Amino acid sequence: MIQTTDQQDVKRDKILEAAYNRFLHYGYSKTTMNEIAGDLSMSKALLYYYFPDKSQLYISVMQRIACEYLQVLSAKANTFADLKEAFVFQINHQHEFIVNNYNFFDFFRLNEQNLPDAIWNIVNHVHQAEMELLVSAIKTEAAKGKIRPIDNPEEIVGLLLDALHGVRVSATVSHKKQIFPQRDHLDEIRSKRLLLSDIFIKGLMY
Amino acid sequence: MIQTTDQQDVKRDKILEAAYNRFLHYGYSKTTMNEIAGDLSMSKALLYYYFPDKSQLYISVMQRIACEYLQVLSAKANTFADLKEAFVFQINHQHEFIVNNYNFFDFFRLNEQNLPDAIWNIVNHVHQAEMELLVSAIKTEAAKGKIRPIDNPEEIVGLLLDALHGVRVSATVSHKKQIFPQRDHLDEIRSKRLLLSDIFIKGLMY
DNA sequence: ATTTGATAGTTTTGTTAAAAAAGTCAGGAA
DNA sequence: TTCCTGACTTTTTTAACAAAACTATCAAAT
Repeated sequence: MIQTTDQQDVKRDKILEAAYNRFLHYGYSKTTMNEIAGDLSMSKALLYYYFPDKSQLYISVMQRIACEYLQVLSAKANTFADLKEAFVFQINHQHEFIVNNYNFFDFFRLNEQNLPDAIWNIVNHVHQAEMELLVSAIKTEAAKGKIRPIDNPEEIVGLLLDALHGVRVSATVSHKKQIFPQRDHLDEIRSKRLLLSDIFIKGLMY
Repeated sequence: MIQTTDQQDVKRDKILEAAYNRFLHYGYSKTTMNEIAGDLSMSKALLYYYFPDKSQLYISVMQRIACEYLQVLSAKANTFADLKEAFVFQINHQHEFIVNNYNFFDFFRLNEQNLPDAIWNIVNHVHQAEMELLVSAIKTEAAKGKIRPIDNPEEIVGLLLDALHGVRVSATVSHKKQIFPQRDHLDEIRSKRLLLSDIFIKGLMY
């Protein structure tokens, strides 16, 4: 008899959700497989029945939330009145995503040097989707004649995303820069980014 | 009798130079006080006669090269034909500085989290000098009517510097991002920054 | 096909001793 | 008195290793 994959998937999902909550609250390294299993009142061994190992479990959770992120992205694609609206959306969407999952990403801070390829694939995938969204918005704007024609939209969008990425808080007094932005500062960063994208857009006009 | 401070300063300078060379070639942690003393054919104890400790020695070297950096900066101030020239100068000057002293800054990579206050003071000082240079250039350009009036030039320049700071190499394939830019990539970063400043300037126009 | 207790294997953590480097000092030379 | 050194002490790094914590496996039960 063919297995009832539905049942299996339901349990898989439950595991993913429990794992997500643990990772979100305590971070990757402070979460043990025993604890996740405990939350679900199941044995640790069962986790290994559904997932090959801990990092794969993390990656699967990551894929899930990245997938949701991408869905919102593609739902919004090509619905923008103008370029600015697209940039604002991108900045806000990403901002919200990072704020909501802040602790989840401690895995990144931990392994900053060499993240697994699977993680990079997800990151690249998301990055590319954002690129496409904005490139499309730029092309539309150029077609409308509201900005000057751009022969390499990908490069331009990549440049903006890099630039936005560099916007950090530099509190005038305490200049103790951390690699990762502090939670408190995320809102300040967001408004700076909005300002930057504003200037950037003007810079693309005639 | 009043001491011949000249003599003292000469020796102090020799120490600074020897230390600089060691730090530059081998980095802070792989340089020992014995080695620096050895290079100068003097005893290690003498180093401690001139400098209270190793980190102070490093900081003093840092101050020296920062001072040279600042001198070039102030020599160039207000000599620019237009805003673009100022931005290009800032980008190139900083680029050259980082390329030339790349290994020297491994101290930064090492202690990334909590650098001594004295280091931050230098960094802030340099940063402020760059800000002033560019703010002045912006004001001049605005006075000439070539860009629209800016009521908060400091904020705008800070934003650009942050944005430039964020421009990193994202090689399409191998996305192994390092915290610190690779040497090989510095030139690519430089040209991206020039492009960004170009767009940015246009974004400040009417 | 699922599930688990028991267990094997691996990584992290903590301890300690040796080695290396930082830092000090009494005293000598200029 | 200023400059300098060899010998010394203190602190930090390194290496080795045992204990603990955790990941991962597996035979057996449901």
